[in-house]
Amino acid sequence: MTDAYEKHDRVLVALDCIIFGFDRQDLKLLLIKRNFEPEMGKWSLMGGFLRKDEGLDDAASRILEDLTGLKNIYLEQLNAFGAVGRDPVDRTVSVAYYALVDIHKHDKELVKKYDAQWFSMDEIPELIFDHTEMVQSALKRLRYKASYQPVGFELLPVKFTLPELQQLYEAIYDTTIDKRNFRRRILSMDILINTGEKQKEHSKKGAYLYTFDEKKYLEGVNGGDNFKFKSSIS
Amino acid sequence: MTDAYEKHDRVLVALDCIIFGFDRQDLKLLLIKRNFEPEMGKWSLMGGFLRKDEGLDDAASRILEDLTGLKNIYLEQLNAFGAVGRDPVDRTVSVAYYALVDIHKHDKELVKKYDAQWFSMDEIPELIFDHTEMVQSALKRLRYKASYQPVGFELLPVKFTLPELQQLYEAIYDTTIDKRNFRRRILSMDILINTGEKQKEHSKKGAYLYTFDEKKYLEGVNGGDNFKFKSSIS
DNA sequence: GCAAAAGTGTTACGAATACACCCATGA
DNA sequence: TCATGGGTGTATTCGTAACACTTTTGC
Repeated sequence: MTDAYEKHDRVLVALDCIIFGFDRQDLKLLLIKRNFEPEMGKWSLMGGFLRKDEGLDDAASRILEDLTGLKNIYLEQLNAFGAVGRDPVDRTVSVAYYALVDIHKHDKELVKKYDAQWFSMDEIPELIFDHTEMVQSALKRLRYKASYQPVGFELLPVKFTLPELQQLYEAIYDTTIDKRNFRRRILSMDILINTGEKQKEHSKKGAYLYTFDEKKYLEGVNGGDNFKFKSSIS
Repeated sequence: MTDAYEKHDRVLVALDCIIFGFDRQDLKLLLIKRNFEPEMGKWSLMGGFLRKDEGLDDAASRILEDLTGLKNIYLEQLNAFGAVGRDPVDRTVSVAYYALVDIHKHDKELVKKYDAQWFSMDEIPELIFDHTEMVQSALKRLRYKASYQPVGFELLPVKFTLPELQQLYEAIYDTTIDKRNFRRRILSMDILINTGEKQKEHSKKGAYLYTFDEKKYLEGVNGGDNFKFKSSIS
């Protein structure tokens, strides 16, 4: 430990983004078709390399923006992946981030340029390197996050119906939820505002459009981080 | 993205270990006194640099062993820390790991060699760089982990009493727990075996010594990772 | 016999689940 | 008028939290 820093190995640090979206039906992932070797033509997460003069979070934002054209997106670090052979070309450590985006807002030209495509979670193709593991980890984290914080704000358009919000949660957890219980729980959180308008595209009766009460929503997001000792130790 | 890898920046990847121990009273952290610049003489987490030919987890184990002499210790990655100026000497990305060790088992010679010392959580000194942030993050993670998995096995000696185990949880959560509720919950997990022996050092009546039922303990550790949608969204 | 820590059960409250019918409307 | 999806309430179960006294034994 008395070595000068100069003696130590330097490695490439990559960033990979697991980009989640929701099309009012399925939870989806944005993947790109790799246009360079190795593994050219295979599907991959959007990634890039860390530059010396930028922080990890900044680099992840940059890479996300490169593909989607979107700024100020919800982005959270997952983990570093650093097995020796994970990238066959060179020793790289990859830091994975997951992003929640409104699927309708991304820049379709950029996505085309990268040969990118949205995939439903149950149709994810084989991915390069350890990207499948990263996706699994991201889904787990998203489920965890959604279990103690509201997540709709990032994934839904400004106005949405309760059946749509329920569909989002059902997609995240790949399950079905009782309508009455869902509505009671969501509404009791007191973060939704009924706009009074109705969405009539999907039903004859029409469903009320809601928006998030941004202030209360953020309180919910910022709190809820304290774990107590409870018997859910299991 | 069509660049050859060669064009990209290479950076130092460091590893820092947040080492938790428990002395039957307080939750403690093992820190070293830095014997090189910058910040020589200040307290720091045990750290080191990633070598090209080893994985991240391996590097963290190596660094942990360097300080404690211990192998096969519970070690889990927290996060990568990568703000630009976090190490004033050079651009480094640090991957933080936290470890749970039996405080009585470490190699005291090694610890002396590194000028290391155990600190109670409420007496942690000022740390270099972003190490304080890493410690906070580790404590949060430990609390989270302990909320859905048993953690005593890694932090306690083979035989321990229920009051000691309770003291451990109270230390982790910095709170008090009702004795009757605690015992009921822990015992209902069905992972403890009463050895029949009594510990008489701390009381006249004596408390039963328990051991973990390793098989059932590991089932508990490996499960409990599925998050459901519940109203704890808050 | 008394101080000190170990050990033991019951009640009450709140959250989660299960469950079935009416409503509004366009075709 | 009927098919479709939207909207609503109640009863039960289960987990969590609150709470006080008895037991053992070394001094």
